Amino acid sequence: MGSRKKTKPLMILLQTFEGSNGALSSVELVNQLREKMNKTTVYRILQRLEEGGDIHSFMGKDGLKWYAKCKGNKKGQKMDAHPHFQCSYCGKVQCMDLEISVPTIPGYQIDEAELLLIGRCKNCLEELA
Amino acid sequence: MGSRKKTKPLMILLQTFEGSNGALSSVELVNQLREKMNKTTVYRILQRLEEGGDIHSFMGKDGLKWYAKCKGNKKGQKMDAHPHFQCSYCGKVQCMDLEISVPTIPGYQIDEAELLLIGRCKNCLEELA
DNA sequence: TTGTGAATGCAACAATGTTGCAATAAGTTT
DNA sequence: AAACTTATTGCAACATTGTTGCATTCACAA
Repeated sequence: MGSRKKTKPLMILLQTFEGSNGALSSVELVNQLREKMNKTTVYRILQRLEEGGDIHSFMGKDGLKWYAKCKGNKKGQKMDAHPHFQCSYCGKVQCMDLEISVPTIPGYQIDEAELLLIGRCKNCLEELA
Repeated sequence: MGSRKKTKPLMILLQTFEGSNGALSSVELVNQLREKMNKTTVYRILQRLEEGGDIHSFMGKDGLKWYAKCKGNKKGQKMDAHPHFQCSYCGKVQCMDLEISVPTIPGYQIDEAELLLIGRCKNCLEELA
Protein backbone atom coordinates (compact mmCIF):
# COMPACT_ATOMS: atom_id res chain seq x y z
CA MET A 1 0.00 0.00 0.00
CA GLY A 2 0.94 3.66 -0.14
CA SER A 3 2.97 3.41 -3.29
CA ARG A 4 0.89 5.81 -5.24
CA LYS A 5 1.97 6.96 -8.62
CA LYS A 6 3.72 10.28 -8.79
CA THR A 7 1.39 12.96 -10.13
CA LYS A 8 2.40 13.92 -13.60
CA PRO A 9 3.38 17.46 -14.51
CA LEU A 10 0.57 17.69 -17.00
CA MET A 11 -1.97 16.94 -14.30
CA ILE A 12 -0.37 19.35 -11.87
CA LEU A 13 -0.62 22.04 -14.47
CA LEU A 14 -4.24 21.34 -15.19
CA GLN A 15 -5.03 21.43 -11.48
CA THR A 16 -3.35 24.80 -11.23
CA PHE A 17 -5.94 26.10 -13.64
CA GLU A 18 -8.76 24.50 -11.68
CA GLY A 19 -7.68 26.29 -8.54
CA SER A 20 -7.69 29.66 -10.20
CA ASN A 21 -10.65 31.61 -11.45
CA GLY A 22 -8.72 34.03 -13.62
CA ALA A 23 -6.18 33.56 -16.34
CA LEU A 24 -2.59 32.71 -15.50
CA SER A 25 0.45 34.22 -17.11
CA SER A 26 3.42 32.15 -18.16
CA VAL A 27 5.46 33.92 -15.51
CA GLU A 28 2.99 33.10 -12.79
CA LEU A 29 2.89 29.48 -13.85
CA VAL A 30 6.63 29.09 -14.06
CA ASN A 31 7.06 30.67 -10.65
CA GLN A 32 4.25 28.82 -8.97
CA LEU A 33 5.46 25.46 -10.27
CA ARG A 34 9.16 26.13 -9.91
CA GLU A 35 9.64 23.42 -7.29
CA LYS A 36 7.52 20.85 -9.03
CA MET A 37 8.86 21.02 -12.53
CA ASN A 38 11.27 22.71 -14.87
CA LYS A 39 10.23 25.84 -16.72
CA THR A 40 10.89 24.11 -20.03
CA THR A 41 8.35 21.52 -19.01
CA VAL A 42 5.85 24.20 -18.11
CA TYR A 43 6.15 25.79 -21.52
CA ARG A 44 5.99 22.47 -23.31
CA ILE A 45 2.93 21.31 -21.46
CA LEU A 46 1.20 24.61 -22.03
CA GLN A 47 1.80 24.16 -25.70
CA ARG A 48 0.39 20.65 -25.63
CA LEU A 49 -2.66 21.70 -23.66
CA GLU A 50 -3.30 24.51 -26.06
CA GLU A 51 -2.93 22.34 -29.11
CA GLY A 52 -5.28 19.87 -27.52
CA GLY A 53 -7.86 22.59 -26.96
CA ASP A 54 -7.85 22.32 -23.18
CA ILE A 55 -6.59 25.83 -22.64
CA HIS A 56 -6.37 28.91 -24.78
CA SER A 57 -3.82 31.68 -24.80
CA PHE A 58 -3.65 35.33 -25.64
CA MET A 59 -1.26 38.23 -25.23
CA GLY A 60 -1.79 40.68 -22.40
CA LYS A 61 -1.12 44.36 -22.67
CA ASP A 62 1.88 43.68 -20.46
CA GLY A 63 3.52 41.62 -23.20
CA LEU A 64 3.06 38.38 -21.30
CA LYS A 65 1.30 35.35 -22.65
CA TRP A 66 -1.76 34.45 -20.61
CA TYR A 67 -3.50 31.13 -20.42
CA ALA A 68 -6.95 30.11 -19.33
CA LYS A 69 -8.98 26.98 -19.28
CA CYS A 70 -11.41 26.50 -22.12
CA LYS A 71 -14.91 26.16 -20.81
CA GLY A 72 -17.80 25.50 -23.10
CA ASN A 73 -16.07 25.24 -26.39
CA LYS A 74 -15.03 21.88 -27.67
CA LYS A 75 -11.55 21.03 -28.69
CA GLY A 76 -10.21 22.47 -31.85
CA GLN A 77 -12.95 24.99 -32.27
CA LYS A 78 -11.24 28.32 -32.28
CA MET A 79 -14.00 30.82 -32.67
CA ASP A 80 -15.50 30.81 -29.20
CA ALA A 81 -14.38 34.42 -28.88
CA HIS A 82 -14.97 35.81 -25.45
CA PRO A 83 -13.19 38.94 -24.30
CA HIS A 84 -10.43 39.11 -21.72
CA PHE A 85 -10.14 41.80 -19.15
CA GLN A 86 -6.83 43.02 -17.84
CA CYS A 87 -6.75 45.34 -14.88
CA SER A 88 -4.12 47.97 -15.29
CA TYR A 89 -3.90 48.37 -11.51
CA CYS A 90 -3.52 44.86 -10.17
CA GLY A 91 -2.48 43.38 -13.50
CA LYS A 92 -4.79 40.40 -13.21
CA VAL A 93 -6.52 38.97 -16.23
CA GLN A 94 -9.88 37.25 -16.44
CA CYS A 95 -12.02 35.68 -19.08
CA MET A 96 -15.30 37.50 -19.51
CA ASP A 97 -18.37 35.43 -20.04
CA LEU A 98 -19.65 37.34 -23.03
CA GLU A 99 -20.01 36.76 -26.70
CA ILE A 100 -18.18 39.27 -28.80
CA SER A 101 -19.16 40.26 -32.26
CA VAL A 102 -16.43 39.58 -34.75
CA PRO A 103 -16.55 41.85 -37.78
CA THR A 104 -16.38 40.62 -41.34
CA ILE A 105 -13.87 42.17 -43.70
CA PRO A 106 -14.26 41.71 -47.42
CA GLY A 107 -11.27 39.96 -48.90
CA TYR A 108 -9.98 38.75 -45.57
CA GLN A 109 -10.35 35.43 -43.88
CA ILE A 110 -10.68 35.69 -40.14
CA ASP A 111 -9.87 32.58 -38.16
CA GLU A 112 -9.57 33.92 -34.67
CA ALA A 113 -10.43 37.02 -32.70
CA GLU A 114 -9.02 38.32 -29.45
CA LEU A 115 -10.64 41.17 -27.62
CA LEU A 116 -8.60 42.54 -24.77
CA LEU A 117 -10.32 45.02 -22.49
CA ILE A 118 -8.12 47.14 -20.30
CA GLY A 119 -9.27 49.11 -17.29
CA ARG A 120 -9.96 48.73 -13.63
CA CYS A 121 -11.40 45.53 -12.25
CA LYS A 122 -14.17 45.11 -9.72
CA ASN A 123 -11.81 44.54 -6.82
CA CYS A 124 -9.63 47.52 -7.56
CA LEU A 125 -12.68 49.73 -8.02
CA GLU A 126 -14.13 48.64 -4.70
CA GLU A 127 -10.91 49.25 -2.88
CA LEU A 128 -10.93 52.77 -4.17
CA ALA A 129 -14.47 53.52 -3.12
CA MET B 1 23.47 76.96 -48.25
CA GLY B 2 23.34 73.27 -47.85
CA SER B 3 24.04 73.20 -44.16
CA ARG B 4 20.76 71.69 -43.24
CA LYS B 5 20.12 70.52 -39.75
CA LYS B 6 20.63 66.88 -39.11
CA THR B 7 17.25 65.14 -39.12
CA LYS B 8 16.37 64.11 -35.63
CA PRO B 9 15.68 60.51 -34.72
CA LEU B 10 12.16 61.39 -33.72
CA MET B 11 11.45 62.74 -37.17
CA ILE B 12 13.07 59.77 -38.85
CA LEU B 13 10.86 57.49 -36.86
CA LEU B 14 7.73 59.39 -37.72
CA GLN B 15 8.66 59.30 -41.40
CA THR B 16 9.09 55.57 -41.18
CA PHE B 17 5.44 55.34 -40.24
CA GLU B 18 4.44 57.63 -43.09
CA GLY B 19 6.14 55.38 -45.59
CA SER B 20 4.33 52.30 -44.37
CA ASN B 21 0.67 51.48 -44.70
CA GLY B 22 0.56 48.74 -42.11
CA ALA B 23 1.66 48.56 -38.54
CA LEU B 24 5.32 48.14 -37.66
CA SER B 25 6.70 45.83 -35.03
CA SER B 26 9.40 46.88 -32.64
CA VAL B 27 11.70 44.38 -34.29
CA GLU B 28 11.07 45.77 -37.75
CA LEU B 29 11.69 49.28 -36.52
CA VAL B 30 14.87 48.44 -34.68
CA ASN B 31 16.23 46.59 -37.70
CA GLN B 32 15.18 49.13 -40.25
CA LEU B 33 16.72 52.00 -38.30
CA ARG B 34 19.76 50.14 -37.08
CA GLU B 35 22.17 52.34 -38.99
CA LYS B 36 20.48 55.58 -38.14
CA MET B 37 20.03 55.21 -34.42
CA ASN B 38 20.49 52.99 -31.44
CA LYS B 39 17.79 50.51 -30.46
CA THR B 40 17.47 52.17 -27.08
CA THR B 41 16.63 55.37 -28.87
CA VAL B 42 14.04 53.60 -30.97
CA TYR B 43 12.31 52.23 -27.91
CA ARG B 44 12.46 55.55 -26.10
CA ILE B 45 11.08 57.52 -28.99
CA LEU B 46 8.29 55.01 -29.49
CA GLN B 47 7.36 55.51 -25.89
CA ARG B 48 7.34 59.26 -26.29
CA LEU B 49 5.29 59.14 -29.46
CA GLU B 50 2.80 56.86 -27.82
CA GLU B 51 2.49 59.01 -24.74
CA GLY B 52 2.01 62.00 -26.97
CA GLY B 53 -0.79 60.24 -28.81
CA ASP B 54 0.94 60.22 -32.19
CA ILE B 55 1.10 56.46 -32.40
CA HIS B 56 -0.63 53.62 -30.64
CA SER B 57 0.60 50.19 -29.75
CA PHE B 58 -0.81 46.74 -29.23
CA MET B 59 0.44 43.21 -28.80
CA GLY B 60 0.44 40.86 -31.75
CA LYS B 61 -0.30 37.18 -31.52
CA ASP B 62 3.40 36.69 -32.16
CA GLY B 63 4.25 38.29 -28.84
CA LEU B 64 5.73 41.36 -30.48
CA LYS B 65 4.64 44.88 -29.78
CA TRP B 66 3.24 46.58 -32.85
CA TYR B 67 2.94 50.27 -33.50
CA ALA B 68 0.85 52.28 -35.89
CA LYS B 69 0.19 55.90 -36.55
CA CYS B 70 -2.94 57.38 -35.01
CA LYS B 71 -5.19 58.73 -37.68
CA GLY B 72 -8.41 60.45 -36.83
CA ASN B 73 -8.30 60.40 -33.10
CA LYS B 74 -6.90 63.31 -31.24
CA LYS B 75 -4.14 63.05 -28.74
CA GLY B 76 -4.90 61.50 -25.42
CA GLN B 77 -8.20 60.04 -26.48
CA LYS B 78 -7.80 56.36 -26.00
CA MET B 79 -11.10 54.89 -27.03
CA ASP B 80 -10.86 55.12 -30.78
CA ALA B 81 -10.93 51.34 -30.88
CA HIS B 82 -10.39 49.96 -34.33
CA PRO B 83 -9.41 46.35 -34.84
CA HIS B 84 -6.03 45.12 -35.99
CA PHE B 85 -5.55 42.28 -38.38
CA GLN B 86 -2.60 39.96 -38.21
CA CYS B 87 -2.01 37.54 -41.04
CA SER B 88 -0.83 34.21 -39.76
CA TYR B 89 0.85 33.50 -43.08
CA CYS B 90 2.89 36.58 -43.84
CA GLY B 91 2.81 37.88 -40.28
CA LYS B 92 1.97 41.43 -41.30
CA VAL B 93 -0.32 43.57 -39.22
CA GLN B 94 -2.68 46.30 -40.35
CA CYS B 95 -5.12 48.68 -38.77
CA MET B 96 -8.64 48.05 -39.96
CA ASP B 97 -10.78 51.05 -40.64
CA LEU B 98 -13.77 49.87 -38.67
CA GLU B 99 -15.47 50.82 -35.48
CA ILE B 100 -15.67 48.02 -32.99
CA SER B 101 -18.31 47.68 -30.37
CA VAL B 102 -16.85 47.62 -26.91
CA PRO B 103 -19.00 45.75 -24.40
CA THR B 104 -19.97 47.12 -21.05
CA ILE B 105 -19.39 45.03 -17.97
CA PRO B 106 -21.18 45.89 -14.74
CA GLY B 107 -18.72 46.66 -11.98
CA TYR B 108 -15.80 47.13 -14.34
CA GLN B 109 -14.30 50.26 -15.76
CA ILE B 110 -13.06 49.83 -19.29
CA ASP B 111 -10.51 52.33 -20.50
CA GLU B 112 -9.21 50.70 -23.59
CA ALA B 113 -10.08 47.90 -25.97
CA GLU B 114 -7.92 45.95 -28.38
CA LEU B 115 -9.42 43.67 -30.94
CA LEU B 116 -6.93 41.50 -32.74
CA LEU B 117 -8.19 39.56 -35.71
CA ILE B 118 -6.10 36.68 -36.90
CA GLY B 119 -6.40 34.99 -40.26
CA ARG B 120 -5.29 35.31 -43.83
CA CYS B 121 -4.87 38.70 -45.41
CA LYS B 122 -5.97 39.82 -48.85
CA ASN B 123 -2.54 39.36 -50.39
CA CYS B 124 -1.99 35.90 -49.04
CA LEU B 125 -5.47 34.83 -50.11
CA GLU B 126 -4.90 36.09 -53.63
CA GLU B 127 -1.59 34.33 -53.93
CA LEU B 128 -3.33 31.12 -53.07
CA ALA B 129 -6.10 31.52 -55.60
C1' DT C 1 13.56 -8.29 -19.01
C1' DT C 2 14.33 -5.77 -22.85
C1' DG C 3 13.33 -2.37 -26.13
C1' DT C 4 11.12 1.81 -27.77
C1' DG C 5 9.21 6.25 -27.78
C1' DA C 6 7.52 9.94 -25.00
C1' DA C 7 8.34 13.10 -21.28
C1' DT C 8 11.42 15.61 -18.36
C1' DG C 9 15.48 18.25 -16.63
C1' DC C 10 19.32 20.95 -17.40
C1' DA C 11 22.23 24.18 -19.50
C1' DA C 12 22.95 27.07 -22.93
C1' DC C 13 21.14 30.04 -26.02
C1' DA C 14 18.06 33.64 -28.45
C1' DA C 15 15.08 37.55 -28.69
C1' DT C 16 12.90 41.48 -26.79
C1' DG C 17 13.18 45.06 -23.98
C1' DT C 18 15.26 48.05 -19.98
C1' DT C 19 18.64 50.63 -17.14
C1' DG C 20 22.69 53.33 -15.73
C1' DC C 21 25.86 56.23 -17.10
C1' DA C 22 28.80 58.92 -20.00
C1' DA C 23 28.88 61.88 -24.07
C1' DT C 24 26.66 65.00 -26.96
C1' DA C 25 23.27 68.38 -28.50
C1' DA C 26 20.09 72.04 -27.74
C1' DG C 27 18.44 75.77 -25.38
C1' DT C 28 18.92 79.61 -21.58
C1' DT C 29 20.91 82.91 -18.88
C1' DT C 30 24.30 86.04 -17.96
C1' DA D 1 29.97 84.69 -26.89
C1' DA D 2 30.68 81.92 -22.61
C1' DA D 3 28.82 79.39 -19.04
C1' DC D 4 25.11 76.69 -17.38
C1' DT D 5 21.33 73.67 -17.59
C1' DT D 6 18.44 70.33 -19.51
C1' DA D 7 17.06 66.96 -22.87
C1' DT D 8 18.63 63.55 -26.13
C1' DT D 9 21.46 59.90 -27.66
C1' DG D 10 24.70 55.95 -27.65
C1' DC D 11 26.72 52.18 -25.54
C1' DA D 12 27.23 48.36 -22.64
C1' DA D 13 25.43 45.67 -19.48
C1' DC D 14 21.61 43.64 -17.72
C1' DA D 15 16.75 41.47 -17.07
C1' DT D 16 13.03 38.76 -18.67
C1' DT D 17 10.62 35.59 -21.49
C1' DG D 18 10.90 31.90 -24.15
C1' DT D 19 13.37 28.09 -27.06
C1' DT D 20 16.65 24.36 -28.35
C1' DG D 21 19.80 20.39 -28.02
C1' DC D 22 20.92 16.71 -25.66
C1' DA D 23 21.23 13.42 -22.00
C1' DT D 24 18.37 11.03 -18.73
C1' DT D 25 14.36 9.06 -16.99
C1' DC D 26 9.82 7.22 -17.32
C1' DA D 27 5.93 4.54 -19.22
C1' DC D 28 4.50 1.08 -21.68
C1' DA D 29 4.65 -2.89 -24.97
C1' DA D 30 6.76 -6.93 -26.82
